Amino acid sequence: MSLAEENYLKALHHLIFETEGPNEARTSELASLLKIRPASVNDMLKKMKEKGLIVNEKYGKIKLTKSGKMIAVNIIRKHRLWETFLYEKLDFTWGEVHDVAEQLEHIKSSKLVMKLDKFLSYPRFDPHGDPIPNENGEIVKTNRVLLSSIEKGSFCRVVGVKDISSEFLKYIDDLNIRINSEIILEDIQEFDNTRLISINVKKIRISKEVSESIYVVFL
Amino acid sequence: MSLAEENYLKALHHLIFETEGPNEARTSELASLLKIRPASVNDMLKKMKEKGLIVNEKYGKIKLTKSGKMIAVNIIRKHRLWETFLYEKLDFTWGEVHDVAEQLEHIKSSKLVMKLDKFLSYPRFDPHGDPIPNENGEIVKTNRVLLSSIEKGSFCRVVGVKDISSEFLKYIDDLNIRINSEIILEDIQEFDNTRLISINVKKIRISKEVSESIYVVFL
DNA sequence: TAATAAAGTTAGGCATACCTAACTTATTAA
DNA sequence: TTAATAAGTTAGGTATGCCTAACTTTATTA
Repeated sequence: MSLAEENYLKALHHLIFETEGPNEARTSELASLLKIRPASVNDMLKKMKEKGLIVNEKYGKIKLTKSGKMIAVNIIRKHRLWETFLYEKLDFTWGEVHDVAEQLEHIKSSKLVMKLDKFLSYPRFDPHGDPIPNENGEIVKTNRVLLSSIEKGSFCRVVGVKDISSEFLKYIDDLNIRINSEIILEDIQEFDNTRLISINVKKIRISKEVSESIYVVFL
Repeated sequence: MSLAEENYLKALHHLIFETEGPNEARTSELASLLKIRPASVNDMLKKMKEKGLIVNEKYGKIKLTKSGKMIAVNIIRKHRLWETFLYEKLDFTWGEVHDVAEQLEHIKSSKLVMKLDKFLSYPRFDPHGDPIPNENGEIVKTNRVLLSSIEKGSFCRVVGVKDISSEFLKYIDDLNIRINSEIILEDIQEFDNTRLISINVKKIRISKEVSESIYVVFL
């Protein structure tokens, strides 16, 4: 399995299973996600089809086969374990972990994954609140919802973020919004959809956009 | 810097600085170390020459430039830090660390190296007893010698091995020879050059070959 | 010192994973 | 329902990093 193929599989998994909307991927979506040209995607899809990693019909949508999905989930598992390691053990910040984990996820050693998992005490979520697939590729379903979707008066806890860009993470970190922060939604301003929230006794106002990128669970 | 180039630099550093004999490398040595054909080595040397990483004259020996050496030493530093991590934190055995570190050494993140070094409490030697270059690329000189070179009656401590193949490491592990084992050289058999050594109160006999692959310091 | 062997180089090829440009199919809007 | 636009495909090309085969230079030794 080449590095390029692994990145295609991960991108496909993201498009198919981790986004709202139709559970399928298309050439152009893949091209824009991987920042390459659709023609290049085509080349690779042909090879991956021959290897039995994907299924697609000419001009049609792209699906992962069982074996393709397994490999994709395994890479996601490694990515999230490494993120956890960087955050928990090496004191990386929320925003710094992603790019390095992007490299570490391609290290090939099943023993390493096993030992790392143990060393981290079998974590179930990464620092962004995303679930870590288990050894069999199973991903726990969470009941998390977007902060933007909850009603006035709700009491909830931050469990993750949707946007993992380091700018966004730095921004909410500056607002003192962290994993496990407890929040009361005090008010929603109808005019511009800003939210007034209580966090650590203080009240702050956040934009609709921020509330749409933070996952919470009800308390 | 590509993965292939990094491996060439590391191999060159090994041939030039980590072996006895002339401090130079030749096309065929590099080819056999990297398990590729001399013709391929030639292609790459041409590119590395243009990048200012090496110096060599047609049909002549190969040298590293200052910049080439710096990069090589940095890769060695990463390799040995990762080996230490795998051994100390993830409970890998002596023999298992090398192959995985061979992959991890190519991860690009200076912050990661810094943090890993700190996490490991700034180790000065890896699990095989090889010195870990510091941030400035300086490698401490040790006064270690081969077990084969010491005289009858000497009292010494194992500080490293010369052969890091997993078979050899497993073999001496089975003989209870470990890092920090203390040894008295009781006798050298003139007929076949086997050594009788005391280790952990017990006396065992080891071959000339084994004694030539173990580093010790005098006590 | 001349013949032989070993080491190094050059030329031409191949697979991977990208690219552009031209073309085909599918979708949408007039 | 056809014309325009968007999406997808094909053909041919490039850089990287390997290869084999043929050739040249250097080293060995008879």
